[in-house]
Amino acid sequence: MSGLLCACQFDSILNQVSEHTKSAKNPKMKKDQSKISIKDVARELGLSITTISFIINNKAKNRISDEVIKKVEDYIEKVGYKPNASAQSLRTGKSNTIVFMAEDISDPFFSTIAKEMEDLAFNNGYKIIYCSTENKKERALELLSTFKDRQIDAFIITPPEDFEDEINALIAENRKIVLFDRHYNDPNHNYVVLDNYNSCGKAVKSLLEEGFENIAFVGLESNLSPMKERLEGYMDAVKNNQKHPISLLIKFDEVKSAKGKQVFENLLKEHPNIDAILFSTNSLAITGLRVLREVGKRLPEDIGVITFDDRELFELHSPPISVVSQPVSELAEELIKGTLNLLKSRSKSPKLFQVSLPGKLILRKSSMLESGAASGKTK
Amino acid sequence: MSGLLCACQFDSILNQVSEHTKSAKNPKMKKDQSKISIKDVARELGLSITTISFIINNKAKNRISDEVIKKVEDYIEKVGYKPNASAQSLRTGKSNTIVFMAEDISDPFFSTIAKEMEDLAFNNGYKIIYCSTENKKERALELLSTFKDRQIDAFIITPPEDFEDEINALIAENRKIVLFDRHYNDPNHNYVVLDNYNSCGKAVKSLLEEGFENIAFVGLESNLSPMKERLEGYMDAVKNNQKHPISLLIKFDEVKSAKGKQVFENLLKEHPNIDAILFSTNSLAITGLRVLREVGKRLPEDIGVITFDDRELFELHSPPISVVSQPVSELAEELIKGTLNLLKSRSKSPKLFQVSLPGKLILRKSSMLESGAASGKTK
DNA sequence: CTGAAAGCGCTTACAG
DNA sequence: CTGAAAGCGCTTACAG
Repeated sequence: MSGLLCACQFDSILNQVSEHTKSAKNPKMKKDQSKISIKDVARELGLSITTISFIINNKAKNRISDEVIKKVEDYIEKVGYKPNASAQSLRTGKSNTIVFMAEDISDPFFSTIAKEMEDLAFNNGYKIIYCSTENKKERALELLSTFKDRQIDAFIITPPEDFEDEINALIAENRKIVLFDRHYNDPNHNYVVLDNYNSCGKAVKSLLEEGFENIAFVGLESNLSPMKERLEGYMDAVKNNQKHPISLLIKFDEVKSAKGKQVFENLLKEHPNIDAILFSTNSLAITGLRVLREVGKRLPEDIGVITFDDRELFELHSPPISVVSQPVSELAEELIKGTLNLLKSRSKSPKLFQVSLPGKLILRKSSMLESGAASGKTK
Repeated sequence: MSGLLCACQFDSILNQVSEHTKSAKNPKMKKDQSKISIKDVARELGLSITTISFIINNKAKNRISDEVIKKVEDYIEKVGYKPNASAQSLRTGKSNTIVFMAEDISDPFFSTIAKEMEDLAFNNGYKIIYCSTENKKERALELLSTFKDRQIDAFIITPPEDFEDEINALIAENRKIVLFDRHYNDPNHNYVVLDNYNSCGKAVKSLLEEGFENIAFVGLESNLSPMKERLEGYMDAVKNNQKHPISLLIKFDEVKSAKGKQVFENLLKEHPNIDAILFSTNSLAITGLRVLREVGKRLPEDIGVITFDDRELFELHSPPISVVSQPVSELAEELIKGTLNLLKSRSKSPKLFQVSLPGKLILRKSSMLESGAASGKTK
């Protein structure tokens, strides 16, 4: 079934949905018997809904007698009453919902972050809605526009390229915005990112210490801050050690294509002296490893390898691949902690936060020439 | 920072959140000037909100003059008015939101499904909220309880073990429920699953055709339907070919532990005649591949291997690992299509659907003894 | 062809 | 210590 065909089918389904469900509605909006409202609780206990509301919202202290509080709490517990979230949201303008716009929620890096954030947010009474921009500006705008009218309390955004103006517009609208993974070096933004520059420096330094001499960098052709910072970190580290930088930047769309493999092969041919490679993303590394296998290069004897982001794949590879691992749990914690702080702030311009966490270099066989070196050691 | 400590910190943050944001509220609930409501649109155009509402909801035909419709639509477009979703939700009892309770949203299988569903749902005006049960009943119950009061239109659930009663209770409450990945063979449930039984049969048959004789099965000790069906599929296929089944079932918690490796090693020792293994999940396979590497077994010469679920890891492994791949896109499509159909149905007991899709056997070197066989061929 | 009005389930300033 | 009432922004039966 083609994507296009499929979209049409769904469209037609949706149209039917609207009509049928609505015509099926009970004309008088009579209350669904199974659902119990604050009014029901009040009537049942002979109290006003005001009293019930105060108790639900923990505003009963010094207002309502302990006896009444106890009675109400017990009754609510017994009948399993839960306030209607839409009504609360309509009334207060809050929804206890945070939107996380990831680049791609099916990418293990983002899905792991998402899972950890979900846990932390949930324990604090917040829900998270995820979505994927696929690094496309239009897609991101579309998503923003649908979420804007949903009383979303805060947005955690992994912005696509050329999105700075949109971020500033959101901030101007008084939205609570936290950037993740990439940023614009703007002191008026909140963000949580990896220290890409120094992480790359560490990786280069480790390769040099192992005795590699001609370290190449394979990166993504992109304006996103991590891509630029990783390249800079590599460049400066190499130059500071009186080596010559060799870098190859591949277009995002070509990484997994034949073209991507092609340009990488060319790099190896044109620079036969390369004896180590630092891959800037894990998908670049996967393409690279494929090519290295095809052309018969042995790791690490012929070529040493370090890549970004740890994945099971790299540990199980023959030989295991060294990585710069991102501190996923810490990133998720900082994101949620920062976002909740933003939400708690009463001022129109809350304290900003900018967090940059160090990457962890995990050395495995692919970058270790010394035969005596222990596997899996960490710097 | 320990998980516990962290939870406490967050709790205290939350308390502050509630108090501050609320005391900061504008006492009169004066309208936020930046937000425009249906009333504003009506006033501005000299029309009633009724008229505006009909136009927004495409109920204007044969009611409102084309001229007025055009005027309203243009104005709405111009000022970027969007109806308040909470108010609509409160009024209609619908939220255009579907909850997807996965086992673990950071697992690539679930996150890929999630991404595809998100796309399809989004194109139909629905949002998806994801969450992870971690296969724990209490966790799943907790999640259900928080979502129950949020006007969620439908639940797509990957139920943990021993969850049948809860599912039936939800159905009794008239909730729209679709099971995914696992089911209870109950004709009153909606579900979308893999045809685990026949997928295993196909894998066994392929191994036999390649000349393997003593095929072992390594599975999870679990009551979840896929685990049971995969074991049965293996058992029947082996017996039908006059072979002896050898199966090892490992506890979920032990798969990634030393214990898991231990019991797998014992299996190899106790049955030195095993010449092929079918792994029932990819995490079992990963543990298995580690052990096979450690004990120096060559694939496929010493041991042939097929596992469930395709991952980049398996393709890049040396040698590449054969897999039973789940049709992720089709599963996501069936889930959303079925759920939307449920949502459109006006009857209290809509037509049920039970979908079981075939797995795709992708043969790679790990299960191919014939040297002439092409790599990556599909059955 | 169009509008006034009730009501969805809450929160909260105000009155007592 | 407690309650009556307004109002959040919509939808829709009903009246004209």
